[in-house]
Amino acid sequence: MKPTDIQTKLTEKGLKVTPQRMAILQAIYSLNNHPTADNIIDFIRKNHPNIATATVYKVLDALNEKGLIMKVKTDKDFMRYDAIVENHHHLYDSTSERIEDFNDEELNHMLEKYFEQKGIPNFKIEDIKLQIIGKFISNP
Amino acid sequence: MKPTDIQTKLTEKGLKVTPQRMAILQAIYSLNNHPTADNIIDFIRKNHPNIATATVYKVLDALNEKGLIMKVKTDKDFMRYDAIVENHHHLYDSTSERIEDFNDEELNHMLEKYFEQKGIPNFKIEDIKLQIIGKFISNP
DNA sequence: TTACCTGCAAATAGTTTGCAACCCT
DNA sequence: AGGGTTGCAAACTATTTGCAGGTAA
Repeated sequence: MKPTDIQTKLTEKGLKVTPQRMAILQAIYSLNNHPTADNIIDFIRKNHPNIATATVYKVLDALNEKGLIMKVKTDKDFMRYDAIVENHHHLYDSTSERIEDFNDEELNHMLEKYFEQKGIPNFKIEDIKLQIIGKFISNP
Repeated sequence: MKPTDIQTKLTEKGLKVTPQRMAILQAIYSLNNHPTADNIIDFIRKNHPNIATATVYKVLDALNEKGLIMKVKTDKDFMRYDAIVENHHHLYDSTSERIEDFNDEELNHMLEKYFEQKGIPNFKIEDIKLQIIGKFISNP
């Protein structure tokens, strides 16, 4: 992701372009596996040692609010952040902290059709997210 | 749920039967909508004013560990507890704190068949949970 | 200019821990 | 009797808040 692209994204959402916001957004694009706030802070401080913890949280909230990133809640006690904001599912490793995004249009379509037909009594569905728990298998 | 049934459940899991544990388990069965630790503490203190907060958390952990209850993580900052331990999905109200259990064998079967056939590369599925977000509609 | 941002330090709040006393089995 | 449990207070920790000074537009 180029700096100019990040600038554009911020501007489009009506957020002022600051070095902190640039660095944080760049960090989330660079780090994989859904970084925690701590991961992001560590990453940024390498090149930007004076950034305050509270600033990172404030920026993350702002970015989340504007839909530039997504918060992902885990079973552990911290948020993780995802640069992919399109609706998608998650694969959770049952033995490690690894999380991967999972997209499957066919699945979405199947679920949509299923609930369209069957519905849920007294409930209007807005969104369906799958948490798929299992084990990642390293290929040989 | 009768006290003797609760006793049996505790004993079966190798947990000593104490008044605190009885009260906590009874509270979770009585309270609906997936109570928080706080909800449980308030409920119990009516008849059991001296129970310590830490005890409640310790008991909840023990019950969760033994599979008598289930922890449910929400987007907000606290755990909620569920007396239903069988695998099931959750309906989340997008505007309130309401959560309901959702069971659908046909759906489970459809998902099982779908992934059995399609699979996910480098991933062995162990469990699938749906978070269905939307709005509860009060019937007229 | 000025409304929005940042940094710092202190606060928050749900949950956990250490340990002595207690009490089920 | 004795090991699991409880109660209390203090600790923990991720995240938030208040506010003074800074900075992007």
